[in-house]
Amino acid sequence: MELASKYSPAEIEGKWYAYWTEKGLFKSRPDAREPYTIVIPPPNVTGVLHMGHMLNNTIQDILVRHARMQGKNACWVPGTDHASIATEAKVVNRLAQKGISKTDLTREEFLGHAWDWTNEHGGIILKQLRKLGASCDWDRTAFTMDPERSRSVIRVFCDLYDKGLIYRGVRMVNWDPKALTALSDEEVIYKEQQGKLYYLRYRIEGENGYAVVATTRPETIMGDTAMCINPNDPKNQHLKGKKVIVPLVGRVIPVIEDDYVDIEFGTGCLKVTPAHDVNDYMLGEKYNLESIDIFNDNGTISEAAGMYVGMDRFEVRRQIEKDLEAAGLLEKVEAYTNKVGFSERTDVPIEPKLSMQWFLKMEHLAKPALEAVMNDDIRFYPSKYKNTYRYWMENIKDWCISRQLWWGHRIPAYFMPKGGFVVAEDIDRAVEAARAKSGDSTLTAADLRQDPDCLDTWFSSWLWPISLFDGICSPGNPEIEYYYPTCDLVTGPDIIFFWVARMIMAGYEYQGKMPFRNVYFTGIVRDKLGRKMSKQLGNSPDPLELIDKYGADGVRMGMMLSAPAGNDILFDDSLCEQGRNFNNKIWNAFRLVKGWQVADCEQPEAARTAIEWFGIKLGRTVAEIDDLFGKYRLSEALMAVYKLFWDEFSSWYLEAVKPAYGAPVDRQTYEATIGFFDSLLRILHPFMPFITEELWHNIVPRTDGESIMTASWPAACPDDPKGIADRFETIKEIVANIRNIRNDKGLSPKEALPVMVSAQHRFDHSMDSVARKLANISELTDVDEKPEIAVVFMVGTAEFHVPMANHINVDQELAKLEEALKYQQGFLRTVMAKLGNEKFVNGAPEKVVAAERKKKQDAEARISAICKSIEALKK
RNA sequence: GGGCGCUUAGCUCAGCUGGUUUAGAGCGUCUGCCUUACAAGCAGAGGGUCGGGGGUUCGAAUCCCUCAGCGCCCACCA
Repeated sequence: MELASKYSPAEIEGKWYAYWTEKGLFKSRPDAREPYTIVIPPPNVTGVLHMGHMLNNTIQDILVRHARMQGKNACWVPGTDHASIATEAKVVNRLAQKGISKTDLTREEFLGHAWDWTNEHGGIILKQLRKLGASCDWDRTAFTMDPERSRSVIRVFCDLYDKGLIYRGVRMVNWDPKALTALSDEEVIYKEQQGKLYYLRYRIEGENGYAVVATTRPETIMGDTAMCINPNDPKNQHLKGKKVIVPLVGRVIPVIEDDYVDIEFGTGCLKVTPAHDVNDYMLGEKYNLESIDIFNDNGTISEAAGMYVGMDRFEVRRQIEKDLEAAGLLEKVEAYTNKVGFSERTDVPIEPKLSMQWFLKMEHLAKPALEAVMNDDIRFYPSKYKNTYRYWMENIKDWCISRQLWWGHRIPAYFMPKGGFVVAEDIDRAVEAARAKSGDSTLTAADLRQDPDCLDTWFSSWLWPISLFDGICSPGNPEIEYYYPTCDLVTGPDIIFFWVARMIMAGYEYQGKMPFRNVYFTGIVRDKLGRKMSKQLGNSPDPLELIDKYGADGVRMGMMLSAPAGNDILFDDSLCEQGRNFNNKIWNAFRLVKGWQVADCEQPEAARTAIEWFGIKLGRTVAEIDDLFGKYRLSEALMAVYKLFWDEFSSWYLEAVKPAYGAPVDRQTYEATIGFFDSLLRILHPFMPFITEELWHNIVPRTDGESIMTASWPAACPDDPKGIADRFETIKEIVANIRNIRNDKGLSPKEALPVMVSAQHRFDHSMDSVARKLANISELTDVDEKPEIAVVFMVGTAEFHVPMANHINVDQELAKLEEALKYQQGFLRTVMAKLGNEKFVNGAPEKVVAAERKKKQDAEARISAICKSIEALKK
């Protein structure tokens, strides 16, 4: 078969992906082998593939393919997340485009639209992953809201409720006025804002004076129910026991005292609005203050405020500033920078709001989860995230798990007609429980009203490693027993609290075991200028276009080349280009070998030597790669493979064994080379699955269903008892020197050169044969006593002469030698300085001193050789 | 306000339980080559004294202190 000189991935990739799936090669069932499990971080069901997914899934696929070749039963479970708030927002937007408002619809109608959307877009991202080569067991594809996962979520909710860990109550929560739902603390992003600090005058009741309060939120004065001072504040002693009048509002409120108030800030007077600030809420609780909720859910002013009703919160801020000014109640306004919480999803400022929500107590869950990471039962790569994790876990707060959304798992709580509620897995059980609780045996399902709220998305994803194997509803089943705990989790550090920490908690709570042994935190993919990729900037390449342009293997390599764990990666197309070029290199090396004529002729010594050397090099590199895999240093592992293939195999090995043009290659060399190629393809396969499968099938015909995917990972062998690797390195150095001389003198590589070597160099015939071939040396002889005019170079302590009277420029050669001499002398000085230091000789380990002595000897030998050459040239 | 991390060739990064010739890799750069596997290539070359300063040590990119810059995480200063 004739192969084109350029590798074209498109067709090949489609062909092999179809083959892999048709032959069921990604499938996994429990068996006697060691399991290797990865659960995918489920992407948003309606999302499209972005560069972050590309990085993340490339890494997972590399790990899975590597494990599979090591003979493990590899199982990579794919799936998607319903992403409650994000998806609901998308559906709302889509309906808005059609002129439909969510409030126009019933819950059922709205969910109908949401499912339509899900069914329409749900498969897209998973299809895109196939283009990347992802070897997921697609039969296992799950969705966080499919029946099995839903059952798990509801059962866990009920269980936690029964255990007393879930409670319902009115608390200060983060309210998103755009999405109209409560959020967890983790969904709030604090951003620095240029704002103003308003100094408001609160008239003191029965006096003429004012107490001045500094606030960033003057629009909340309608909710003020106290003013607070620090009892130890000398400035404000006169306010103790007084009452003040809220400006514009006219309400009389007490001055309370609490050392929470910072004397240094503003005037030392704090307005207290228990309904709209977490600290004020705390003060309100403590001093039993009234709480006036002045906002509607959408951020407009409510009836309760009594003024500005219906206006937007930010509009009111502007208006109130004017009104205060007009009333002479605004002392001053200063520019002020503070941090404001924004909704992670809708990017609008969060409103702290008192509301009835469901919460999960976390302290009990956190304990084993913290220990597991701190004592390395679960390992984090890179380990620096242990700190982040620990701090969060040690300061964990209750998790607000209810959302005022429709798209998600509905809370299984049912309210009874005469008050109170029951929590039950389904309506029948709810009826039963309600009858028992109320004592009313006539209650029916129709009497019960289910809580309208949904659960936070993460309340389903935290069960993912368990629910994928149905470990919640069918505990101890063969799947969960076999695949759990999973092995590696690959995800971004941005969801360490959202997801990673909570999965660990759920793991211990529901399986009594860690959910995964290792967590590989990827970096964030940025553009080459270091900017985060975003739609607004338009700096994110389309992954599918990249694959079209460079091939999936090329893009995978591009992703991996600069992706050390935990470090952000600065992505640039040129990295994929490097990947593509590497594919082409592999392709062409293969073309070369397959193009050889094989004959039963004698094996050249150079080929025999090169084979022996490369065998050792290969075994050692596999050992190195294994070590790097163990440390999750995948980009370094890839670089090791890259250099092995390109530098060692292509540039040295193949050049050393390559027959002259038109000449055949002997069978032994051919077979050894093919064997090496086979091994190289295996090592490359986790990184570049497509091209390796293609070439592997071209090496020899394979049986139907056979795949490099399930071929064995080459054995590591770090041993080199004969020191062959080092000897070969010496040869490389000699060859490079001679090539360099050719370059300098403008000599053709075709012109064979005689080379002479000083007596110290012990001939190593097998190695010399390689040097002769690669440097095109006509004869390699001992140097004469009186060397002719020659270019001189040194390798180690041996001196080489390449006689070339015609080309030589004595002055130039002398200058070069002088420079070399200077370097060696300088080097010798540093060595001598150490050896001349008694403290060094006495203090340093014997080994180190001996090494320095050796350096001294070598340097002296080299200096003397250089001097001799200089003299010879001068003659 | 706390905590963590980073600063090594033009770029991206290794090295950092102190001592493998006066620091490595990939890419880029420069020079010469269309040498019949590959110009998506081949052969070579140049390039940093390891952010600044101080200290410990016989010896520091590697340990300590300090200054500067950058990044991330957490936090209720209105």
